[in-house]
Amino acid sequence: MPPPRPPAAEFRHVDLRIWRACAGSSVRLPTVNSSVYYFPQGHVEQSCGSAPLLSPLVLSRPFIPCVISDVHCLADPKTDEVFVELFLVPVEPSRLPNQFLDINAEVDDSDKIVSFAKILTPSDANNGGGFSVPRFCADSIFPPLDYNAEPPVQTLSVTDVHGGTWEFRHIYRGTPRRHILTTGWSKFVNQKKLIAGDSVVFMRDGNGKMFIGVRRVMKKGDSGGDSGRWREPSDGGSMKGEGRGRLTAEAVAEAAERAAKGLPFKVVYYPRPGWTDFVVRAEFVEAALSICWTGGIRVKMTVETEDSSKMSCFQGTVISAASPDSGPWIGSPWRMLLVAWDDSDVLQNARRVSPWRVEIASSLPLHSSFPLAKKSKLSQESGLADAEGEIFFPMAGLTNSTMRHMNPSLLNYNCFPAGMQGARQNHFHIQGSTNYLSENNLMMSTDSFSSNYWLPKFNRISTELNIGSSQSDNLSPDSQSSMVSFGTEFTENAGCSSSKVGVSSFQLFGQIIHPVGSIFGNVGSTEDDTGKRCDEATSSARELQLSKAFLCECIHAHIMQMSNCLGNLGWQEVEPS
Amino acid sequence: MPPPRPPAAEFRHVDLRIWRACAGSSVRLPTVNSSVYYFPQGHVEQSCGSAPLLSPLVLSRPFIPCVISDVHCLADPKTDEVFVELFLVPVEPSRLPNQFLDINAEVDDSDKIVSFAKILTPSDANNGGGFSVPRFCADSIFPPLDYNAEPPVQTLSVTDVHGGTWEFRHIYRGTPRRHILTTGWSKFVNQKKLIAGDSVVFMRDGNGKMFIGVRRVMKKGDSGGDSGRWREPSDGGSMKGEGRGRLTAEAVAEAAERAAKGLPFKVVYYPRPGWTDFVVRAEFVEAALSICWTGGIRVKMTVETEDSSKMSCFQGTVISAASPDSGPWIGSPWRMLLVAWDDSDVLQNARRVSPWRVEIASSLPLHSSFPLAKKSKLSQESGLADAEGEIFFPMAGLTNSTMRHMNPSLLNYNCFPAGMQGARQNHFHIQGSTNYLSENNLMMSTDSFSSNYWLPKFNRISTELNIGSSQSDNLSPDSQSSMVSFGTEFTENAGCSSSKVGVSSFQLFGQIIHPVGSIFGNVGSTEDDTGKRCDEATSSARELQLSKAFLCECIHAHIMQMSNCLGNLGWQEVEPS
DNA sequence: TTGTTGGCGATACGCCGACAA
DNA sequence: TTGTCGGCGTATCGCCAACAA
Repeated sequence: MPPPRPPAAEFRHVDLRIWRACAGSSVRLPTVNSSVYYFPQGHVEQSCGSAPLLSPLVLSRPFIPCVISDVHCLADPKTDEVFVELFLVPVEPSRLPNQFLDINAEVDDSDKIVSFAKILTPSDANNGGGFSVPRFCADSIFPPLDYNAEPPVQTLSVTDVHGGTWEFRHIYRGTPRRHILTTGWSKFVNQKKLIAGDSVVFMRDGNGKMFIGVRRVMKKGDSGGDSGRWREPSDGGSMKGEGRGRLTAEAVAEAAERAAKGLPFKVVYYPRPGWTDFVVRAEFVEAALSICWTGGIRVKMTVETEDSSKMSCFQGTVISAASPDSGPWIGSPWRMLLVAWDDSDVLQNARRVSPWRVEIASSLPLHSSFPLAKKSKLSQESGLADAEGEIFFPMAGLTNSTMRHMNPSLLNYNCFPAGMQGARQNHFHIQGSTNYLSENNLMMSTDSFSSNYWLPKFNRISTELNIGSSQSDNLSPDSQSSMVSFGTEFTENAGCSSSKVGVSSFQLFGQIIHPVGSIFGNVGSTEDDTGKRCDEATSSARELQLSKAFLCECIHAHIMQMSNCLGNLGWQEVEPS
Repeated sequence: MPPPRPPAAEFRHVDLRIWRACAGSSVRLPTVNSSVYYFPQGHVEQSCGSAPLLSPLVLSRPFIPCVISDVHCLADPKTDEVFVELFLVPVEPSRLPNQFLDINAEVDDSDKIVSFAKILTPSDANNGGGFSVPRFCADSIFPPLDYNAEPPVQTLSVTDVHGGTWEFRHIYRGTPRRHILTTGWSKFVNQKKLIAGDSVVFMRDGNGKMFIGVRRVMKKGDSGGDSGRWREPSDGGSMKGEGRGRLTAEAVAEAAERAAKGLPFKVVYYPRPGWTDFVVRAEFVEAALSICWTGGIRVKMTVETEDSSKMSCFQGTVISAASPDSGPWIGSPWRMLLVAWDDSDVLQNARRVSPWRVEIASSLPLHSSFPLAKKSKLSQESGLADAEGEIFFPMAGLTNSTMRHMNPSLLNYNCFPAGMQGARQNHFHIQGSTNYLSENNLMMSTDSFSSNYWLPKFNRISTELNIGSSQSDNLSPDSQSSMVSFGTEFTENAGCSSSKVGVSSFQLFGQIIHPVGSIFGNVGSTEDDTGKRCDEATSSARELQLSKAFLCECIHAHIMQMSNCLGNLGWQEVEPS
């Protein structure tokens, strides 16, 4: 799936202005060459059917910095829904172009599109074949009607997103007078399989040419498969696997895997009310994560009303702000905020939001939701990538100058053949007797992990430990502000040459680091810079005042995660010999 | 497109007995591991849209011996038509397994399917929603009807090829009494988009369970694209590119190219009345080509009637038997027979048939259609691959023992940089001053060809000349029985290593060789056996009594063809310098 | 201003026997 | 035996104003 692919023959490129009107005004399209973050979690949310099976590598990288290499604005040939194909190229965090060039590239094209969306009532969709035209729509979109005629009537020629034309008889009649579409309307409803709750979007360009688009309701339980209205009546056939609109679990998994491996990938995004972007402009993410999110923060969120006629603004209070500190998606900021919305009726299915979706309404903190946390000084600098590009995310509680002092060290697990040396080919015993030795003689060992794996394919793993510490506060060891990230590298050794096969990394942070700080780039260890980091390790270690108990826990957690990884990779746990 | 691919998720495997009944009893399915010949010409005939663009390599290999690696019997989800995916692996002629194991593998499965096909009349397809059931169908397929009831009526539950069930009300009424399907029938017609001329196949298995299949008429001018009945009314949209039923030109071209290169490939075959198999069992082809076809031979051909109720047998006279002796598909036996059918009304679009489609009805030759030909002794041996596997096709007029004396010689064109040495990189001047020197001092030069080509990719061509001769007849030089085949090899020389890129070969035969003899395997020259052949060339040349004029013509023709090939390959003719 | 309802005319659907090939 | 036709009862379509929210 290389990015410079032709525009997918079965789909049709849609005029960008039409596309925007159909998608709704709140949909933001990333522009080519802009920097974004890709959140595989958000991608998974939009997949239909069974949840995609993701590798540990993917689960360890909850967000991936990318550059947009191409954007295709298309329309689903079957459902008329507009969607976008985004072609992304993962980039190293340090390579993220500091570009604010087209942040306001939403300069509207010369001749505007005026549009009006209406949700179909049951009467519009089901009965008598008529469509009640809201007066505003008739006035602003339709051509002028001769109100002197009796009755005032006209025939509209409207183009759909595929270029097909539809004729609608528009009449102004009834007592009291109202605008109605009659002849032609029910044919459109039947052909497009519209049901009550769907929306139609009427559009008019500068020349008066009219267009019509469709948005479809998402009935819950129907995550997009060929069920419900798309099923051929009384035919048990499957009719699956076509170029349908929804994201298959396979497509999501493929994109996520490629992204995690750093390969160019493609995602499909259907803009829908309530569906959150999983490809977000880098500026937005970085700005949102520069805030120290804690419980009590007042936030507001603007959402488009269902008919996209106006924007609604909701306020709420952050209940908690936490990203998982173990397991899959560790350290992910995706939906890390749990918000209690003031208007408790609506938005109840949007209690978990990502921080870039909201703005701060009032920064009055009610209470800290982290009892163990000590207040550390909060210097909310913008904190983008510094000159060396080593750290690009701001760490709450750590100033940028502090960040530069975080340096990695390297250590390896004891990974040796189980039982007798060479007793069984590729049979390894991995034990948690991980030792970390530094100049200040900090030594840890975790005896809580001991497992045997049979290694079918890989025969070397090396684990890297990156340690960062704030030296500005002189805290007691047990509450030391610290950051630890691990990466485990699986190396295949077929014949004489060895090649890196995969990297699984995750990160943990000291307790007093706010969860938002757990955002951190991939460890990205290579043989080359590992050496460099080792050299720096001594000076780094000298500065460390790590909690032994904390580090042990970190390493234990990592080993447990690695255990899961190994299991997923096909290693089989065996009895210790 | 590797052959061991899973069964293409969007299609459904069909019970083999159902598949056979739907396809028609005359359709022969090759079995796994059986030997076949693949005829790209026949494949091209079934492609829709524009003719596939084929490389010279493909055009030079009109048939390719293969082994069937897998067979998928499927049904088109849209049209309900059954089709088969054949996975083929090209093999060297010498490797063609001499297997006659499953020649009668058509052992019917334990419980038979009884079926009845009827072509839909306009009344069946269009009007009033009824279907006139032929009495035989009702008696043999439908469950017994209680004729004492007034009226006799029943509801049939019928399963289509996708497993969907349909209900039909079957009533026996009218004056005179007849069987009619009423309620449910028109829904089926509309859903399946049946039109007059299509066929439905009613089937019943041993347990009385009923099935229904569909065959569709092929309106001329509509070679399968999404036109006609499949077009959505009043929607200008394209709706193309789906997993439709027909063979796209691209798919055909891909299969043909892969086949010509010796790579495993897949073909899709829709069994249709009048569509000839392009994958034919090796035994049939070889048996058919062991016959010396000439004009005047009486032949008969059995074809299934359109409703597959019975087989019709037609007789005719071979008018001529000739395969192209130059240009594309040179030496192809595909549709090499031109037949005048006695029943001149029907079969007029089947005047050209392949020899394995017919049987000889009477071998009385009326006259020879080749005035120049001398009668050579016709030893119609079976002539399959001999021990060395060098020649696998019988040559009429050449006994097998004769064939072994045909040995190749090698010669190269003068192929040198045009103008000054190194004047332009990759700029070659190919001139027709081809010299052939042998022990009997036969020397030819053709001055009729002189062309300059700019060579964008390849930088070496070598041409091989294979000469075969019958030494049994002592004929004058001008009518010498002889066979000449050329092969030109394009070699890419990127950096230090060179690799063969493509082989274009064709064959010409002496005039008195009957055209059927022009069937010959690919030259298949490699560096290794070229040397070996050179060694044998002297003894071979000693035996030759070639017509100089004939050989000149052969070489001239080859150079002209190579000129075309070079043009197709992207060489550009330039002015001679 | 606009969603829903029921009336009601027009059309198309679909079952039927008559008739003929 | 079976293809086609016209009859005709019925279901649905689709346009409409009345009425209500």
